[in-house]
Amino acid sequence: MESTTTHIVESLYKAIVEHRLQPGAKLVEQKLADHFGVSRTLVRQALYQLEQQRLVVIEPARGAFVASPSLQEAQEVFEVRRMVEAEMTRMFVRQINPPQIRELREHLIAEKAALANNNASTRGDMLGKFHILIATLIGNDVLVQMLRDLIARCALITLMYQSVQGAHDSNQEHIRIVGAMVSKDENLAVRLMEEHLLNVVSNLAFDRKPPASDVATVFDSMYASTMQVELATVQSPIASRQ
Amino acid sequence: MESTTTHIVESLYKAIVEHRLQPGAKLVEQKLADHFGVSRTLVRQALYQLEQQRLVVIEPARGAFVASPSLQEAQEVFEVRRMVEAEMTRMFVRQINPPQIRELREHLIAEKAALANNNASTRGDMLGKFHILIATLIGNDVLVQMLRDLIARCALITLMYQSVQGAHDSNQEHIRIVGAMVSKDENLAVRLMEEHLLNVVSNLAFDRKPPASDVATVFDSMYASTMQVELATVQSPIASRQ
DNA sequence: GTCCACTTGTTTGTATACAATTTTATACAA
DNA sequence: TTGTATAAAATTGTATACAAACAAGTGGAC
Repeated sequence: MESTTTHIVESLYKAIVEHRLQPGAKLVEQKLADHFGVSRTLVRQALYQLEQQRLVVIEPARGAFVASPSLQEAQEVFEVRRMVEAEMTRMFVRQINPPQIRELREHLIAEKAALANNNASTRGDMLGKFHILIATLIGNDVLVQMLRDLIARCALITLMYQSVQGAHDSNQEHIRIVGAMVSKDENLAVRLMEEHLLNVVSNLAFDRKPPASDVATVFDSMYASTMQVELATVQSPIASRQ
Repeated sequence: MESTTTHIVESLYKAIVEHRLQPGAKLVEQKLADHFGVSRTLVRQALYQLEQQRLVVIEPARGAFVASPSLQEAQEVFEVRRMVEAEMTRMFVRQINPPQIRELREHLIAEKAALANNNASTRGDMLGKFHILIATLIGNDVLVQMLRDLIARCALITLMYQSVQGAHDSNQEHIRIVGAMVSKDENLAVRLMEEHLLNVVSNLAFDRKPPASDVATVFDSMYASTMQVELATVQSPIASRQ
């Protein structure tokens, strides 16, 4: 059973990660309250929680905004991911078994299928899930949760869309990583994973323009039409792969 | 400038980490509100935030409680710490410089001094700060924050007090780790750090029943007299080290 | 004495009211 | 035009009110 606040948190979380709400967008409490059909009280609780997750920044007396991480922070997040995932990969290879291999391969197929999808966030979501899947297979819930949080922040960082080429490369790299895992080549798998994440970071320096702030269709209803996006604070450095 | 909610979060955070509020303790909103001199609204926001940090568990319609992590979760947290800190150590050794060495040594001295302190949470706090210091010296804020969160959960896990012996051992291990770092022996430093964290986990197997503590007894306020302190039920002190 | 229904007091869940602050709009002078 | 002062509107910060859910106690019935 989930509380109403939890539902609001999850809705906003999803909207932010999927870039339906862009970095810097102001989140006006009353408008969100109207959209969800609740009072501001619950919306505020949700916003405070999202601030903890670093997806939202609250400026006292000014309001809540979708976080727009600096390039510096972006690099730090990926650096931490590299650290965590290198060890995760090492640990995983040491305990890999046939059912897990099957699951990984199934994922790779689904991932490749998703490449055809026009929707960039669908592609990015699928690529992120590869990493979470490994954590899940290890069976450490704390690790899963931590990685999920880190990857959510990455999604915010790699705003706009995954270039088709970038997504394709990531998929190829995932395939190679799984190959090394299956052959239980621990050091190779770790190295490939680290390179994979470094590749993402190296793409962070590129300056890619955020798209027109077409605000329509953020949420379905009337809220979308009145949504504000603070263009001034929208950042441009963009990554394209995970 | 910090908001009132933030202040409440930090007060509760501190009380939990320092074991003035024990795992399982119920956090009654009105009592907290009275203590902080605010309305329940702000207390609720704070509790929701602490739930995100896994220091508090909220059961719908029943209330908020200080989290009491299972042994399973405890082991998972330490496992993640081992993963993160192994890589952190490796990275640190590769970039270590004289001013950093000085800071580490200063910390070790302060740590040893804290061993004499009767207060267990002061000792534990100091030991935890060693790990956070390394992250700080690396200069990755995301890493610092993540480690801080993990260590906070560890403090909850290693409840009650750091046995003097355990604290002493940890200090000795810290000294050896710094030694390896200074001599730039990357692999040795990493190995010592991993062993150090494994030593902590190995001490976790003890089963104990924490007494429920009460908000009123924890913060000094006026209710203190009406509440009974449950010092009578002393739980088996477990050796906890970081 | 044990069990159940029922009542009563306590605590949580949510909405609303109002004060404090910021943002926007307007007017006017340099 | 640019800038500044001021008034009006919008938005956030906090407290309070009330309904809903829970917990604890009471009094039979067996």
